[in-house]
Amino acid sequence: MDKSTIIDVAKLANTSKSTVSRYLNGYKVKKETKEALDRAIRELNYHPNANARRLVKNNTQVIGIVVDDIANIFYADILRGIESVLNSYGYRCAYYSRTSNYQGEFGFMDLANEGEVDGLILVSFLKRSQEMLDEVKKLAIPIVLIGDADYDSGVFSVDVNNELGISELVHYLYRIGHRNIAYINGPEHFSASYWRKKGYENTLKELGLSYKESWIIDSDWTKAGGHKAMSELLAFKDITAVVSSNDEMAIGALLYASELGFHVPRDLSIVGFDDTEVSKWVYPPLTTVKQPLHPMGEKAATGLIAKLKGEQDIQEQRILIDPKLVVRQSCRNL
Amino acid sequence: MDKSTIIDVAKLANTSKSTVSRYLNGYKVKKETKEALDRAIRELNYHPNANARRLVKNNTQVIGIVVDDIANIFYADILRGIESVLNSYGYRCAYYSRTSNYQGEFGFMDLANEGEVDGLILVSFLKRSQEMLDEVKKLAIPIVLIGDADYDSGVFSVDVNNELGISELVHYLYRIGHRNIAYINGPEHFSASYWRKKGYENTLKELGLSYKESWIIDSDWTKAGGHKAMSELLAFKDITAVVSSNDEMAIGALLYASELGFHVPRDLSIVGFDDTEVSKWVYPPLTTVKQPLHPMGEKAATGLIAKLKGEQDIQEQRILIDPKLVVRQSCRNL
DNA sequence: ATGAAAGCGCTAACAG
DNA sequence: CTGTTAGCGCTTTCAT
Repeated sequence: MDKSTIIDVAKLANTSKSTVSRYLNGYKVKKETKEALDRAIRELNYHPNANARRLVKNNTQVIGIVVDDIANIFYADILRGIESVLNSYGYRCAYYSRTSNYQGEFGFMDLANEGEVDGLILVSFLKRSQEMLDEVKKLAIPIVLIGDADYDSGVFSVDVNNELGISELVHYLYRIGHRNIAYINGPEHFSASYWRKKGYENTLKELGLSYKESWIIDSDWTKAGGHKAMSELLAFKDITAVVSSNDEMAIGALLYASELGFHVPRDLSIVGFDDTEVSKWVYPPLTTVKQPLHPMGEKAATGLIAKLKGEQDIQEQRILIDPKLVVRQSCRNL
Repeated sequence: MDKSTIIDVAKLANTSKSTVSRYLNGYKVKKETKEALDRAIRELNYHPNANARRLVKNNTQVIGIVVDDIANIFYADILRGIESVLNSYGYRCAYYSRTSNYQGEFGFMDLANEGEVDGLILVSFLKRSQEMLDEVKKLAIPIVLIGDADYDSGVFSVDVNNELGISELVHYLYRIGHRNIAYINGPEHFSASYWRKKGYENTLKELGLSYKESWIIDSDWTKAGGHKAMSELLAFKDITAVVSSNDEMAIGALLYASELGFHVPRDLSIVGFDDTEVSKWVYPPLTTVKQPLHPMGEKAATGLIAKLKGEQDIQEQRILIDPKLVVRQSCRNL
């Protein structure tokens, strides 16, 4: 049995395909035709062909969400934020994983140019090249970015205010008496690493604290990395607190300190960044900074909707959302 | 500037749209036409319209992967397994989240019926209703399932052998001298809960161990749940080991025991299931069972490819892959 | 190697 | 409220 079309339905219901089409799209038809149509549709097990409809309407009602690695979504709540607003406007979300895309950084371009989606949200926390940003501006459909465009990119983007987050952490440590504060840095190819480190350095200066290059350890976001970083930091006896630029490394650091018999926070204070789920389960529960993930997703989606509607006043702006300090028990009041 | 079509390209290159189409699809054209075509395509910034092509070719070269919740992917490596084989056959993957789908359990049906994808992989560890399974069999395109179809469903499905996994855990505990073994159960609406519990009960009987209803605590997969379950279990003084049906709850249990001053594994042995990343980072590192996630994804994708090719010998079978015991330090040799 | 023409399944004027 | 008609942008015979 071949798939049935709108014409088959029309014939069986003794009417024309225009009427079928109208009925399917919510227009009024005479009661008898409606009944005949319903019967025909059921009998033929008819389903409209999305590709034909998309061709003529020149839209799809689906938004593409491109993520770095579908199997490694750190910031899941961003996606929930996106879905919640996009769905409320009648759009569906289709997710695509960049890792799978042999074409590299530009692999999603086809999606945008070939009419597979009506709009695109690119979610990535890797640094974006200016070259790629330029390409984005040329695309045929509206696009917004989540994860910072380091530059004044001219593309609508939203991110957490990384610099502010670290700054609050350092201020907090300062308030409770810490003066010698070390830092564990994230990998260079992440935009967040740049801004968080900047937050650390600037806040130190602002507070008039001594600034030592050797107290900054470059690492890789992982527990293993934080573990190792801490082993280097423990050589410096005057350090009383460590700011880790994410929770994972903070936990690795915590673990290393414990293994060596140091008690956190008695002997050493440690803070992280992200407020991941585990951060409240480690011992001691980690003081950190909560990323506004859901709002980030919402803001991005809202911006995209505005573009889709062709609103003129939606500028290509860079939106930074403030994170929130979460005080738990990994710091000692000196 | 309107989007250019294949006709614009043809005109500019002084040829016909058939020739453009052929060229785009890899057929040979005269050298001069090729050059003219390349020039025209670049000049017009031409991109083929995927919807038009899909309409006439009646396929899309994309496979839909439907997951329960895109923002909560426990079993990420399954997706990597899927992508690796699907990509090698020239298919792209598009992911859809069922949570977002107000239409509930049947929300993905449109994808299958309206020609948006060529095939579907449904990834879910929730119990599936027979009703839904029946619907699946009627769909217009090939479908495979990941996560068990409890019944003899008549649909190609792959899952880990949950029963065997728990059985190996219990056997291991038995070998190192444990006789009084409690169990923390997962929530009822997950297929895995049923099979794992069955593995616990059957292995106990098989080994001639005493079986007590009160040593089985129903919980919810979460750390908090495991935490609470352990608080109930600690009332039974003769228990020497606890099998948790997943790692999360095992870690919650571990934490509770520690908080009460019990030392694991000296005072109590605990094992989990999954081999999640954290399980090797908790103290003590958790003995558990490793799910063959990547292979599960590969098997499912391979099955789908076979169906897509119309291979007759690909039966609608239920494939169960064996998990692997991972011994770490959360158990004491009695 | 190329062009003409038909058609994929649907929507949207237009005329009634 | 309904039918007729003309496309949407592309692929694919069938000729040449």
